[in-house]
Formats: sequence, C-alpha cells, structure tokens
Amino acid sequence: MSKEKEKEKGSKAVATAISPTRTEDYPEWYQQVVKAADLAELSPARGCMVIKPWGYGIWENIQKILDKRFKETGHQNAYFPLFIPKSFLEKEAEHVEGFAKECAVVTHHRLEKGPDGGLVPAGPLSEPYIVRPTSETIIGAMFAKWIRSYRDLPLLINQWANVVRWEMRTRLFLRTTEFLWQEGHTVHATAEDAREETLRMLDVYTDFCEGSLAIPIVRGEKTESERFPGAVNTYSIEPMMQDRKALQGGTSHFLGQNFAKASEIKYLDQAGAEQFAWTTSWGVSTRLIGALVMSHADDNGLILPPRVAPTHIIIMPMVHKVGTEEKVMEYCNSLANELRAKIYAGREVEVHIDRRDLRGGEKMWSWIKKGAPICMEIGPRDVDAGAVFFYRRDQEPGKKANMPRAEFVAKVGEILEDIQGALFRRANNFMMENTRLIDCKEEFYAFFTPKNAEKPEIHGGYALTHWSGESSVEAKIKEDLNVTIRCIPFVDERSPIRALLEGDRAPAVCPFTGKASRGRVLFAKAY
RNA sequence: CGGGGUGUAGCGCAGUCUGGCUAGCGUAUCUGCUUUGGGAGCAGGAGGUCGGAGGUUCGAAUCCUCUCACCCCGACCA
Repeated sequence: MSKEKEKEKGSKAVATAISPTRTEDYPEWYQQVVKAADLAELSPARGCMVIKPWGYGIWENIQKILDKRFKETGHQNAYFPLFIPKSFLEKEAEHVEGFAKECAVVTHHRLEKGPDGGLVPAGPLSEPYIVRPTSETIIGAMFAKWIRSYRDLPLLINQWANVVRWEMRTRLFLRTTEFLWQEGHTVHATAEDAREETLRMLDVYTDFCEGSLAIPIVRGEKTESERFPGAVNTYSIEPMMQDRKALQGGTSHFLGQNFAKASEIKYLDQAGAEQFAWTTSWGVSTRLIGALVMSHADDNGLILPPRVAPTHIIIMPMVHKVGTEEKVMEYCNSLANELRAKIYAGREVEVHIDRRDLRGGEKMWSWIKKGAPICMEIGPRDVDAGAVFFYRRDQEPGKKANMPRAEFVAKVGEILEDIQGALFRRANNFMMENTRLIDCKEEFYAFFTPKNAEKPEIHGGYALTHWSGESSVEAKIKEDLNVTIRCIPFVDERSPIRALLEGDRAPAVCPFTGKASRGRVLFAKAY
C-alpha cells in the first residue's frame, strides 16, 4: 500500500508498472503480469479460466506455427469426443492409476424442474462418462477400427482440443481445471518407427520453443517416476523460469505396445501375420503461455517474442494539437498499410493504431504491460520529419529512438527478429548462469535451500548431478528439498548444456549413495 | 482432505475486538472545464441484499449458530 502512495502525485518516475516485483514476491508478480496484460482471468467455474483476446491471440499464433509443422511432418487433424466411457479408461492399468484421481465424471443426463424450482438431473447414466483428461483410450478404440493392414500405417493424427484434469490447486495457465492443448497420436508398424516419431516430435517442440517462443530448453528423457502413465519412455522439454524453477513445456511419449494391446490396435504384416502396433502420443498446452510470461516478462509487465505476439507494432497517434489531427492520422494510416504489406516470419506484420481517447502516458504503459514488441508515438513532429519515433519492449521503457520512416519500413522484419533474438539470448544466459555441475551432497543441498526459510528468496536453479539410478534416491531428495529429476538430458550438438559438460572430468559417482552413475541428470524444483 | 486466513461499490481496503446517527476511504467509471510526446488537475455525479440462512437485541457489517465461496501452506499433480 505504501508503494501505491509512492507512485502517486508529484513523482513522475514510477518504480515499476507491476507490483510486487519478481524479487519481492514471484508468484504474486506472475498473477499481476497476467492481469495487467489482460491475458486471462478466473471464471465462476472453479479452477477454470477465461482466456481473453490478447491471451487467446497468443494461443492462436502458437496453434498456427505448430499446426504448420505438424502438417509438414505428415500429420492430419481430426477430432474425437470430449466424453470417454468409463470402461475405456480402465483398459490400461497404469493409465487408470495415473489419471483416475483427477477425472471429472458425468453421471447424469438432462435436467428438469425440481421441487424447489431449481433444476435437477432427470436420470443417471447406465455407464458414467469421463471428461477426457487425455484421449489415448478413446482414440485408441477408433484406431483399432481404422487399422487392418501394414498399408494403413503409419497413422499420424493430431487433435486440437480441451481437456479437464481436476487438480487440487490451480494457477492461471500453469495448472487449470480445463485447458487447451494439442495431442498427437500416432500408430506405427515397428518399434523403431514409433521411437523415431517420438523423437521427431520432441524436435518439433524444441524448434518451436526456442525459435518461436524464444525460450531455451534442456530436453531429455523422464525417469521412471516421472513418466507418463502407461508410457515406455517419456521425453520432455524443460525451460527454466525466472525464479529458476523448471516448467515442463511439452512431452512426447513412446507408448510401446501398451495402448495397442489395451485397445487391440492390430494389423496384418506383409507375411500375413497379425501384429500389435506401436503407438506414440505428444502434446503441448496453453501452459506454454505461462512459460512465456515467466521466461520473458519483467517488472513492467509482459514481453512478447514477435513471432507469437498478436500484434507486432502499436501506433499511437498524438493528435491533441488542434489542426494536426488529419495529417497525423493520414500519416499513421499509410505507415500502417506499408508495414502490413511486409512479411515477418511467415505472416503479415500486424499493426494496430490505438486511437483510444487516453493520455499518451497511460496508453503507452498499457502496451508496455501487454508486451507489444514495438510501440510508436507519431505526432506532427514525426510527420514533418518523415520519421518514426518508437521503443522496443526488449529494451528499457525510456529508451526511444527516431528513425526515418522509409528505413524503418524497410528494416521492420530485421528489427522484429532482432527483438526475438535478444529475448532468446537473455533467457539463455539466465538459464546457463543458473545451471551448474554439482558433485557433492552438501553443495547440492545448499544450492536448493533458501537462506530465508520463512519467505524463500529466489534460489537454486538447474543442477547437473550424477545419480545412481535408484528411485529411492529421487524420493528422498524430493522429500528433503522438493527437488526432482526433470530429465536425463540429451547432450547433443543443439543442447545448451553441452559446453558445460565438455570439460567435465568428475568421476561418475552418485554423490548421494557413492554408487556408480551412468551420467548426469538434471535436478530442479519444478512447477 | 488437514492447518491458517479472507468475504463490505468493478478492483483494493477501513470499520468488527468494545453493537448505536444517513456504512466510509482509495482507485476505476460517468459528466464538465483545464491539460496532454513518460502513468494529469479541479469540480460534480452514479454505484452497496456488508457472502448466505437462522438467532440474540429497542437496534447487528459488528455478538452467537449453521452454511457457502475464495486465498495461502501442506497433501496431490500436467
């Protein structure tokens, strides 16, 4: 409250647009950024969110980019029902175990007037429906009907849908009762093909996350305890948020023949023998928008990477001086049209002229909080000079630049890509600064223990540490520190942690047990 | 489900312990004037079943009982 007062009267310098700041109270800062950017809000339905136009615009761009990649990799979209007969979910033992507790169940149909004038269900269903928490079982049942021969394979299907998971605690975008996602489901003749597909889609997610969301990630395989229920192998991408916690950004599962056997997905091979097929599934959700916020936003609000920003450039006409309005508006309109004719990252440059009857400062701050990549102030001065006056959201709000109009129009794609690149580098530096090799138990515990136990400060990060491979060690660390193995990382040419591991001469010994280790795994606190 | 907390104007809150005039403040909103290239100023207006039900009392936002919702910490977890 005292902060509010500081902001008031007299002082033109406002500390930050978002209060509290990240260091003051990170979870609250997150909520405030989502609110200030007008991305989404809680709804009357418990744990469910309303995604508002600016937030949904981001999701639409995520969809467009990913959908194109899915098509390019041979997939087709289809749609399956929201409701799954309860018996379907019961088919795969581990799957039931994993999801049963978080399912919403529909037990009645139709409503009629009750004695008190309210509505009461007319009758129970003979078999309850589950609202899909994921669609493996119902899609598997359909696939079993569609597939007869090896000639029907591979079957490569994707679905854009909503799913429901009845979580105890929810947070906008990060964990909501209902969320939007895509789920890919594929069927293959051989284990090799299915494994290849699983990793191909992990690559697609990696490209998308790094290239479009400007979020660096560590990727790798999940340990047994973190595996998708029913999967043989689960792979994930793991970006680091600004509080140094990991957030699982997407997963790709090799399901082996588990679901094929449960759903009887069989085909006749070239020799005429009946075989169970091999399946995969993979998905990303609106959670990525949460990752976007926590990767790039600062104490003034959201910062959007241009490739997924609903609008690239905001033009604010300064038309308050009498007699200048017409020429300023004309200039803005023609400038907007010139910019819209440009293509950036495969789509037209999106320009919005903000003519709201608001004071300049207030208007500009609203776009800072929404994270628009470029914001222009165009007044008579600029019209006369044939220039544009703009700021970039990846730089300090006070840093504005003049540029000849023609030059800006010519370079707009370059400037947007420069912003995109700057965001990635910043996030990547942050992740690498907070990633280290840890080889002793004491250092590991100190790394993940906040100095202030009452109100933990931002601490920890990614620890690359040897591990004996025992689940009991994982469980103990989780109990002690709430730290888990995020993945057994890939160390390939595109891995950001590769450089760290190059000079690694430490013995491959698990610091928790003294036993031999097959390699370093990624430990972190997580969302 | 366990522990703690909060429900008063769109949002944020005071008032509750110690019952008492017409229920207040900030902000947002609306109107007017003056302003305007970094979050405006003055004036006026509108906006309330004090979460809900029952009880005590001459009188309840305030006390009692029940209930509902939400938040935080656990537990749970894409």
